Amino acid sequence: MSETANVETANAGAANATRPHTGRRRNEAAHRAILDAALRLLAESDGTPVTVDAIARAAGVGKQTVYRWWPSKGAVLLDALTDRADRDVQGPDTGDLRTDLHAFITTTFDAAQRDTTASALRTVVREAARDPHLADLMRDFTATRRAALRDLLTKGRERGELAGDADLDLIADQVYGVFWYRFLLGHGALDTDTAERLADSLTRGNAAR
Amino acid sequence: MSETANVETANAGAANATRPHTGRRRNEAAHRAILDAALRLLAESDGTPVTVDAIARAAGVGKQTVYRWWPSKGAVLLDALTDRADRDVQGPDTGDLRTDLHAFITTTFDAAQRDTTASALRTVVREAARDPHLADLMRDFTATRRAALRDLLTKGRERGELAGDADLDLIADQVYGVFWYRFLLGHGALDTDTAERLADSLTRGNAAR
DNA sequence: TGGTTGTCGAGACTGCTAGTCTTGTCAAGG
DNA sequence: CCTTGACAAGACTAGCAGTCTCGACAACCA
Repeated sequence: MSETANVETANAGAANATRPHTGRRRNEAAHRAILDAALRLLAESDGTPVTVDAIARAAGVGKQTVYRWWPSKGAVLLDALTDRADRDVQGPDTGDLRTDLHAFITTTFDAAQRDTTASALRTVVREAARDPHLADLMRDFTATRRAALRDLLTKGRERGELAGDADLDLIADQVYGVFWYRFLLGHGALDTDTAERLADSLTRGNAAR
Repeated sequence: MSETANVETANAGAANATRPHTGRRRNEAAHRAILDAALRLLAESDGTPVTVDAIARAAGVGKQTVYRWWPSKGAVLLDALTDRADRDVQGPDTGDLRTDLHAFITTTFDAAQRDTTASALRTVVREAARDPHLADLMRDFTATRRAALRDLLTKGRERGELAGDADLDLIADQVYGVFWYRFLLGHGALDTDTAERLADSLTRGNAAR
């Protein structure tokens, strides 16, 4: 039963044209209520794991309805999170790598620290540590953003702002490594200042000689 | 009942001198058997969480005995791990920052990837994501190694190999950020080559101008 | 020697959660 | 009106952390 994967087909009868649909239609309102409730609980979570029962109750919905739309708790949580996250991960492109990098890093830092997002993101990561399926979804999610950063770096290298043999993957990993490390441990700031120093250090450290 | 915290006092009667000891003594063999069993299960774990029941059974020990020595499952796992980990985290000191940094990073990478350690470490991190107490223990554990790295950087800065206003914490976070990021996601290598590039990039990126 | 104390292995038990199954209801069609 | 399938509610299963109980036994003391 993988019909839960493409939620979009449920909004209209379009995809059902092949077979004369029978039975009651899925309730889109329930779908939204679950997503909203999940996001709210994620945001309010004080570290306590968010339970499916709690989500269903908060959404005024039966637990089975949750599992009718998503295959696992993790899928619900990630969907709730990405539902709100802007999909536009277009990196800036001013023609100056240091500037673009600074802008990109700042955007990343800020996005993760928006009030509701931060707690939710932490909770999802915690869940992903136990749920391989959710971990996969997380990897997909982050890969998109990672690709945008790679683009930025590639363009910079083509302009000669980075050494021809610069290890772009390692640079990207330093950015995301610092981000996740500080985000999860919370021992260091993720502010514009840090972003600037990081962009500066990476640009200078990998410049053409 | 926090007597389980200082396990060391149980190895001899020394600490018991203050009070005329009564009752049967704790069995050090059981202690070791638990640690060994935990480490074995951690190493063999294919991602499945290691249960206390399994540890106790593998050690031929009652579950209560486990909880007599350690306050939580996480504590057992971390103890099993650090028991084997070398405590000597003395950074090298050749007088050249780039060289020292490379050596330090390589050592870190290698230590984490020793056969039994890698799987065990990953499992402990997974558990730490849910268990705040274990997360604390992990922080303590990593702080020691982090301090050694800070030392290295401070010495380098004093020698003028880094800019006076270089952000040493950020540099340390770049090292450990990349390490954990790649270690946990497994998408990139943690080899000597990477260590060299990283050391080089960090040294050049934060050199005095 | 016999009493006291505290550990031992074994395993029952509680409490919590993910995920499934059941039941009775209701809406959308044929 | 009858079939189909979503719906809310909630019982149920299975797995695990951590606690509690039990009878056995070891170390020490009087």
